[in-house]
Amino acid sequence: MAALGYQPHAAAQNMRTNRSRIAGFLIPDLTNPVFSQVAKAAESVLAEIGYGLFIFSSDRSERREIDFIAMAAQGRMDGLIVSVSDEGNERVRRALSQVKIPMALWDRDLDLEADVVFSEHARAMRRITSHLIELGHRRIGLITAPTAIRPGRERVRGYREAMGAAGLGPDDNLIRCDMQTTEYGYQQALELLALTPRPTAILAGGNEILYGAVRAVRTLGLSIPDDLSLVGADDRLLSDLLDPAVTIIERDMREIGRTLGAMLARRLEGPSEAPPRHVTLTSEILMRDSIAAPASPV
Amino acid sequence: MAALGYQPHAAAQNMRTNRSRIAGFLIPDLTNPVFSQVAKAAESVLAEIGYGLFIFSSDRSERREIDFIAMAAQGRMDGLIVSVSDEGNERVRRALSQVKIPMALWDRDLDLEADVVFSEHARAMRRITSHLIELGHRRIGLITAPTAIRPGRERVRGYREAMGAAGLGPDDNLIRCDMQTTEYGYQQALELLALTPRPTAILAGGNEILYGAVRAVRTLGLSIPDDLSLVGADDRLLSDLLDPAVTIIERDMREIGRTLGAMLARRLEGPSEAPPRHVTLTSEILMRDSIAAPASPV
DNA sequence: CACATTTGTGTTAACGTCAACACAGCATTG
DNA sequence: CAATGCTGTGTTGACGTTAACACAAATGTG
Repeated sequence: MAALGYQPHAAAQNMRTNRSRIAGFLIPDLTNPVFSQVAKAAESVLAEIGYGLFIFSSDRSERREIDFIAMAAQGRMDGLIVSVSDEGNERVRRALSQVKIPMALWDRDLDLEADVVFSEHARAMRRITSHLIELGHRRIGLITAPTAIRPGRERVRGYREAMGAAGLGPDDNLIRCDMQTTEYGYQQALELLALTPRPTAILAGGNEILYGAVRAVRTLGLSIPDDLSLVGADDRLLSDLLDPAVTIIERDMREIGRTLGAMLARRLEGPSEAPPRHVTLTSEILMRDSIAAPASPV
Repeated sequence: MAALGYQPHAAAQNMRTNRSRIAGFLIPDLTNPVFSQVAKAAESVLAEIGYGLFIFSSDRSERREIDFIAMAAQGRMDGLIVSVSDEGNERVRRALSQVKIPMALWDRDLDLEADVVFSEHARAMRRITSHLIELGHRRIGLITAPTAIRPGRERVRGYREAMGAAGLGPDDNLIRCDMQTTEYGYQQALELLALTPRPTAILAGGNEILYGAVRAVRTLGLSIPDDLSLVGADDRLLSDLLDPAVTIIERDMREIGRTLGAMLARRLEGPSEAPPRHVTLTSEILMRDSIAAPASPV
């Protein structure tokens, strides 16, 4: 075999055994380090059991999501890790429900027979919001992902709970949750900082949004934390290298990826018909120098 | 067909047609935006001709690179885009030479029958080095990728040429090119800045290295550009958001990815036996405020 | 030594698809 | 109208692998 350089033909093996030894990972955007780090960790877990991981970036396009799910339905993959871009998309949900292979969902509420890994957003957001309130902040802006996905929903919920608990009536004008892009973060930070009275703190829920918010602060020439307290999320690199370093809500992306990979691996290895598992992984607050008491407390 | 929800069985199609409609992309590290951006662009080009792109991150492990190439050899992929982590690895080279499918190489010098996309590193490095010399710098440090891969080799070459042309004798102690990690950038920047006389400028060739160098500058409490001129490469985000913004050598990652994807697509579409193509894409220098004349020119 | 059990070797069929082919039905043409 | 060409439908075999099976050889047991 070795002498002749024989290589078994993968397609023939797949057809005969009805397994491809490939798992799929559907993510919104590969170039976002949040996703690529999780994907990489999941990949290495699956590699241990001889599985390849086909990582697919949908660019938040329904068409691309459905195309990828169709590939899975054609037997190209034995299992799927999924993070859809819109939980409300019924076509995508239906496509997923028709794929008869094990699935693991990441931080999405979908009514599917699948394992799920949740991140804890609300609690961290509640804690940091309460912390800002204790420092004296009253007008706190929030920019985060759409409520069409769980992270956005949970972050808004945590923020509202903390504000409500402090007797600070809900001011929907302080909440911006329509997109999770740098450009959106920039625009909404500019708008929030143009309000009167101007917010004394901004919570940037999401790494891309943080980048936009930082740029907006730069554009307006504001000083952190004197003019504005700033909190970010899910960024390891920039938040640390900025001056001052930015307080962030942080999760362990490698742990998330490993957990997703391990959950799927368990179902790929044996035909375990165990009921779906739900795991919630915590977020931590990394306190740094971008937050302080407001200059002139109301 | 639609009524019954019929899905053709991919493995059977693959076996019958001897094509998988999947291409592979071997990269060193998926979590580096340089690679994920190129991969994403290549993916979208290949998607247009109905091909999926299996992106595989080797973590610079020979074993993983060979494992992936073996998957290609088993007929799982119809084509391959490759960026190996070490051009000198003969086992990897041999494995690639035995895979009988079209290949496109990215920025690597390997003696293979394959299309190649080169980035222009030496010219940009020569120009920015000359620019620093004109500003009055004499001791200029360079930290970049190993010369075991073309980008490292070319950057060192461009730097040497500019230094030599200015009559500045080669000082190998100013050149650090062993790894391309944040930690290496940090350590080597610290070492360079501990030399006497201290370099007045540092060229950080590579995004990860730049992050480390920025951290070292922070650690030492140096001021940019007063105490040190700093030049980075391949980073869109951090270099712009730092204060002052960092001058960088920049390449269009999407163009690189699209070109790689298009080259491979051409060979996947028709059985074109055209001779291998070589394309060189330019790099640009984005002048920002991190470079200035040295405080006390020698 | 006869019988049961294990180990090893060789043969066969099936996985699902699609290209190739055969053939029937129909239209076109001289 | 016969000969020719075109369109559509139905049948068949092969892609490379592996599980299953049959059978032979070797080993173990009473």
